[in-house]
Amino acid sequence: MPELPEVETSRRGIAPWVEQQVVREVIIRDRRLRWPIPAEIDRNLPGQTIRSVSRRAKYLLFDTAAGTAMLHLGMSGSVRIIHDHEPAGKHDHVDICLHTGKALRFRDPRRFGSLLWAKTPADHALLRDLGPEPLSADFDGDYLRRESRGRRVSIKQFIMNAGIVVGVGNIYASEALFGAGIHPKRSAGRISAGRMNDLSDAIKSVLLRAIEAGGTTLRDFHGGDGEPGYFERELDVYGRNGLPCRRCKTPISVIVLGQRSTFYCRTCQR
DNA sequence: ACTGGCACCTGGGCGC
DNA sequence: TGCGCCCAGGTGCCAG
Repeated sequence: MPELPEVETSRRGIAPWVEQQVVREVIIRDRRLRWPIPAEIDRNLPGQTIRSVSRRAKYLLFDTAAGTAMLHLGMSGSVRIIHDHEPAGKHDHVDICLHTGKALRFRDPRRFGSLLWAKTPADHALLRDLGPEPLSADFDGDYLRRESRGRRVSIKQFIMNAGIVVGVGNIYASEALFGAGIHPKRSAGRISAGRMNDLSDAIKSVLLRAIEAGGTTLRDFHGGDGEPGYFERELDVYGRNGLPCRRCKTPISVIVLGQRSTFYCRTCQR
């Protein structure tokens, strides 16, 4: 479920409770995530100080002197801070208990998430080949133009490809393309440099606005403090099929692209 | 090297 | 109330 803004909101929510704190115990109730939780997690984490909670793409990285725990929320994962010994629900798979008497609890009904261990996360196979962060300076229209040369995939699938740019999921792909006035099915390689500038600006803008709003909530995302986000009120096209375009009143269309629902305005996007 | 399609898993909402 | 069906925000891996 969570896209980049939700992951970043979670990071900001939990960091004050977790950073510089010592791990007392790791409780793993179910190792069966996308990949089984490796024994290094419960072997290495206890006794370690969590020096920082950072984010790369949609991974939360818990840095310690022994190595880094990498947590991905998948489609339905969430983290929150609890008091020790709060009763665990059916899908509360992991608690990272701290010396403070608080714990970081990971819940993931669909179990598409993952919790892995890496000595040097930047070299990890899952992180190594990722594209730039969308909010960084090296992500811009020139970069998109360069990378898209000769590519025939739809622009929507192109910007959702983590090897090109990370953190653009299904919701914000539709939103950013609306912002840039680009039809989601247009071939990536056939978009002008100027429109690629518009697109990189639109991606940055929609992600920043969502982070400021505390992340979109469609179903069960909760911020680190347990408060739901509220960006869904500001969505222009996602989930609005048949409703009037906010710009021109044309009913919003929905198509399927790469097995994902894709929303756009057939008048505003070309 | 790209591309499209499938898979993993559970739960919620809907129509009957 | 229950059942079957469809849908869901991610992403690694496979064959062509």
